Amino acid sequence: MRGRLIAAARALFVDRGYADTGTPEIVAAAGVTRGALYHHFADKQALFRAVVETEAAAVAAAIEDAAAAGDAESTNGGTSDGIPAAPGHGIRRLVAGARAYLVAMAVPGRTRLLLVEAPAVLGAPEVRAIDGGHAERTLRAGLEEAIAAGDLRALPLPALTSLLSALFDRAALDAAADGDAGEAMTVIEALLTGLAPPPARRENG
Amino acid sequence: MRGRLIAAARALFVDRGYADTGTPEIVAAAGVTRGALYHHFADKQALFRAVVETEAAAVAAAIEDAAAAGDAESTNGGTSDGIPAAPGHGIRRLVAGARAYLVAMAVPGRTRLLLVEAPAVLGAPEVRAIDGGHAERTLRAGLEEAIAAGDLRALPLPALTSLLSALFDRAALDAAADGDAGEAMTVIEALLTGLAPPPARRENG
DNA sequence: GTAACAAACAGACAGACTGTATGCAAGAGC
DNA sequence: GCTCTTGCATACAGTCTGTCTGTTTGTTAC
Repeated sequence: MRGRLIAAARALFVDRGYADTGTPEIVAAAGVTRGALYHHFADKQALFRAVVETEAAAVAAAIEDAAAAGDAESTNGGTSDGIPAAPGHGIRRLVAGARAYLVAMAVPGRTRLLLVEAPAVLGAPEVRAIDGGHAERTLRAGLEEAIAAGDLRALPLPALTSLLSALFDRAALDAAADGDAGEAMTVIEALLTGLAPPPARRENG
Repeated sequence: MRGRLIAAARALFVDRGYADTGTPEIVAAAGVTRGALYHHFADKQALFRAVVETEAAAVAAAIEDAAAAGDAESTNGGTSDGIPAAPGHGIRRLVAGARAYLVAMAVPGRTRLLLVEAPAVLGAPEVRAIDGGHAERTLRAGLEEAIAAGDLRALPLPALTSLLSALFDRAALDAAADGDAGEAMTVIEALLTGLAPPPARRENG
């Protein structure tokens, strides 16, 4: 029952957005009455939060699966050119993580729910809390590791994490709109490899 | 009168968001009745759009002013270290543009209106249309120029523009939350300078 | 077996808000 | 002086949200 309400609400929120979806519409789609909705959820926002939680959990699961699979066959990163040496291992892992994120976010409606509606309806802090900081922690850990390994220039970690996560979010949004994440991945790879530390301290430019 | 409504609405939209601000509240703050509101604006969304248009115009004006001032005294970019040579001129201009954007977006409430509420209420395409594509065109022109001058690696321009603009938006959001854009600018500079083309084609890694 | 109780749901209700339609006053044009 | 338009105030209808009350079902105690 809760599940049916969440599924019906998800479809409508994706289609028309939170504000333009009324509870009568949701319960009609789920085949119940408003009484049932307000029995299971405190209010309309709580229902939306449940939808977002479900969606965020699905993203986290997909990314962990991809990470596990990636670790298993880490010989071939999947980069278009097979050159294994150029970027550091840490950066290669970051690029793979970005790719996994884009794949996970390619599920229809996911970008609208998680990246457009949720921050506006619940506020960015609560959205982060729902995710349990999972995405942010994962990215930050990857960055920290890469910096420690000398693959990445030392930069303020909070700002770097936030800005790169915004980068990935926009890439997911663009991919959802264009139906293609190829160019976005090209740019992401270039940006990340560009963050490698300069080969040596050069006196004059 | 239109102006008073827009000003009152701006304050309330910034404080409580679009959805949680009723038209009765807005007209009470402006000292008029709802009749006046619906005489000047088709609906609540149209009022919000007017607020966003005003705000976007202010941002565009601030950036153009900064660009003019920057061109005038282009000898000192304002970077913390005075070294003028290292990054190409195109990249220096991009960094200066990013800084100007962050300064312009530092006006209280501006990030919430333009970066949080507007995309959710009006949709990202309409927000771009309101701006007249100004921000996007400016950034894209700067990137194109830098690439043409050989200061920047050749990358797919649409994706690069979109991702970098997301980067700047998040930086503005973080700066509004933290009250400090220093770390964000450090990361932005590192990312942009990292996009410089590799010094020479190296045969073996 | 039944009586008490809790949980899941259905329906009715009050309050609030949005958008529209109508009414009224003041100035412009002739 | 009359009309017509513009600017605004008021009244109204429709819809939504959240709450409250009632009904049904299942479970536990005796």
